[in-house]
Amino acid sequence: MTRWSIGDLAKASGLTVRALYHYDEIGLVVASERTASGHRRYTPDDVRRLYQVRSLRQLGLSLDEIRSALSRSDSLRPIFEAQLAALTAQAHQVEALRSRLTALLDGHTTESLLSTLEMMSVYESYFTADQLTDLRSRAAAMGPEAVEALKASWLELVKQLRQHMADGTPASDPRVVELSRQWDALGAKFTGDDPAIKAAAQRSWEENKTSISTQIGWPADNGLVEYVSQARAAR
Amino acid sequence: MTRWSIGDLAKASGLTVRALYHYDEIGLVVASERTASGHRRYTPDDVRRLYQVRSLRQLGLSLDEIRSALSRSDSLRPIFEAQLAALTAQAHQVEALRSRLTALLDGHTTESLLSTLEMMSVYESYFTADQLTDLRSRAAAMGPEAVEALKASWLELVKQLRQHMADGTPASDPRVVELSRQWDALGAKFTGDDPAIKAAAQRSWEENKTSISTQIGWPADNGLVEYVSQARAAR
DNA sequence: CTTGAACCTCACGCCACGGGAGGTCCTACG
DNA sequence: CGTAGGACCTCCCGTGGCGTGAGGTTCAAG
Repeated sequence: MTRWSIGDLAKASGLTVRALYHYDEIGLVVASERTASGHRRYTPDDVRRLYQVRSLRQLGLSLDEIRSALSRSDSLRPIFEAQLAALTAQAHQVEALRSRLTALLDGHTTESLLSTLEMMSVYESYFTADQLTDLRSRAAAMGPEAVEALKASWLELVKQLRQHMADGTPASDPRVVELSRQWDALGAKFTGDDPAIKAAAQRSWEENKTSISTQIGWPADNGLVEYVSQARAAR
Repeated sequence: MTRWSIGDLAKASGLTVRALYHYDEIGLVVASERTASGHRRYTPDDVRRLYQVRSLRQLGLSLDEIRSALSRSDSLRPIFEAQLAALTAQAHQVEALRSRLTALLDGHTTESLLSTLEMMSVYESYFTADQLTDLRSRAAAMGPEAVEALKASWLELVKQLRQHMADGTPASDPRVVELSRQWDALGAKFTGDDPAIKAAAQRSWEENKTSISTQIGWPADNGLVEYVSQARAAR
């Protein structure tokens, strides 16, 4: 038995018959021979190629990448390096999401979860409108992790401010004033230290406050923004 | 302007017009109103919902998950927790792939990259044939990270053995014998300490050696397996 | 009134297959 | 030698979250 049927090969390799059909269709692993009636016969070379493909798939490469990797063996190393870079980037993204979710779950009540998210989302939009490119490049310069760290700090701030609001702490209270200072400091990190950009962001914020946030009638968080404004005024 | 056109909303939210069409199509964010000619008019409530959707998307939730999350706000927390668990699992997978790729790039020549992978792939198949379920459960018990650690150790072993072969070190050399011992120890970790399973795995290995690996005529690694066999005999 | 931008619907493409329909072929058993 | 049932064949639709046209209508500014 020097030729393999598709079913036997599927069992031996742990792949499905359907996957082998697919590899055949796209020309990645083609059965070199057929029986008179059209059944696939895989030669030892075909089997070898399948195992190569399988091993590369386990590294997370796409079928197209595998195809070009197998076409010239000297392209393996750059492809691996690219894949490693992609995986590293993905690891950072996943870690960023994880930290955000952890911060959310850890610090916020069930009721405030959605409105907190919504507020962050709208707040982010204030800047993506006009200075979008500027902020994107700034975010790129800081690195995604730093951006996520900022967002996590922000979540913490919102949590504490909400707590003070719920407790009825006046906005002029030193603790609240301190939090409002941190709020502005965070905003400054987003907008950078350049006063011109800061002013533009502030203008953007004020304009949009009357366009978006009042339009959608923020239920609880409109109050929060007001609260921070009052605390800021108390400085 | 208390109603938003789709283009303005796209600009404000940073999403594309096509994405908004899609959300409308699947009923996730529907424009509550239309002009006489059929142009979408988004009400403030629609806008609010869009920002909620966008914020949940940024956490990596699927549109279906978002739909159910928004249908009952009390389902947010369990969904977040599930997402956190999924992200944690994904982080482990990515990390496992990264460590494998790093081990490969770090220790192997361009020529040996593919054959090393192929060998691992075939070797793995020896066990997935008959004792597949047994090994899968064992792998599950060890956890994916432990499995990846084993594979990384294996890569290191192969690297050193290949080096000795290239240097012409005889298989009876104590260093090579030691490596062969580690090779078997690694195999034992794969197959477990149960002698019965070990024997079965050994049989499987021997049988398949004559079926698969000789069939596909391993170019360089056939020699490596031989080399290890000789070193094992020298013990 | 005209033009160009914005908007509409319809529909195919992506990626790596899963799953099913409907038919042919192989193999072991009686 | 017949037959049953498993293995195999091709064709085609579905997945998720839109991107990217095609081809037509409508809006807003000049």
